[in-house]
Amino acid sequence: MSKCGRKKYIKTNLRQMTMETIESQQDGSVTDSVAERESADMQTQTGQNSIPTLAQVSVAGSGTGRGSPAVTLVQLPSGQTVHVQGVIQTPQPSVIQSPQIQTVQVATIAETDESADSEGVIDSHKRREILSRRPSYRKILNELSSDVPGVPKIEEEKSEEEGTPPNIATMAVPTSIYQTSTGQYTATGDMPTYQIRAPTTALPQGVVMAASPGSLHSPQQLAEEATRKRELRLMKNREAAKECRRRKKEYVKCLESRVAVLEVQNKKLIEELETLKDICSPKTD
DNA sequence: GTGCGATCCCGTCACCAATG
DNA sequence: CATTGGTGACGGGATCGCAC
Repeated sequence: MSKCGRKKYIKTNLRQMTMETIESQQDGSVTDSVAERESADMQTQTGQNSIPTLAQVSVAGSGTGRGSPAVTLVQLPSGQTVHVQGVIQTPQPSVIQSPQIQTVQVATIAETDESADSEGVIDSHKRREILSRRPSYRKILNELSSDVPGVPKIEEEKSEEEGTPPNIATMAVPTSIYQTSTGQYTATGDMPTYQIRAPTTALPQGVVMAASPGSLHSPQQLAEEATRKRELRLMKNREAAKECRRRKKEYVKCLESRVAVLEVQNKKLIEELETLKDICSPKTD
């Protein structure tokens, strides 16, 4: 199978597999899912073949270098549920070491929906919507930040690059957010990148300066124009992918920071509870 | 030193939603 | 409706740590 054909095949089956996994979890049956048909392949590609559970998402788990179709609901203390998507990688697993991950309740979609069996059809549609198209990291992070003061907000445009977000500095995980191997995204901020990178790409200068489309007549000119458009599209997508990955990293770091903060809060509350218990309980000699 | 697995990073493709 | 931006997924190269 060709590369593209194979990708399409896997991707199509992957969505189906995810849905089947969820639905089979819900009714407790093990269906003849695509997971079986593709499991060998997907395991070699991703190292995982199912929706991540608590251990994987709550930063205690170890992700692989490759992605998995992770769609997981995270219930905030405020009661709102946000869905965590994509690969949850933990570059610094040692940061979160406490086994007490009690405040952040993470469950699979199926588990979350357990209490709403009566709305099965509607929920199924909702889940399919969630799986078919999930909000961007920016949106998710902004949802988080709107509920939780401690979570920094990813702003709409370049201002998000202005140095280390102030809220991050107060968190327990003071890691560098903008680290990349190339140093392209530093604390000094960056511009819309295809403006920066244009002179350095492989795009031939002569092609860049090609005549306007209205004056193209010969097949050679048309081909050059098509090539130029393709190069431009690739360049933009390249930069978009970089930006997307940077946001994803930031998003994951924010989640990790949030977990760390909540763990501290949780520990304090437990200690407080124990103290109150000691005070209230009668002494038995 | 070498082989190997794990992980990271990048470019690209495909797809979808938003937008003009 | 065509274009554009965002993102999941894939493949491949680079790097790292470890066992031998």
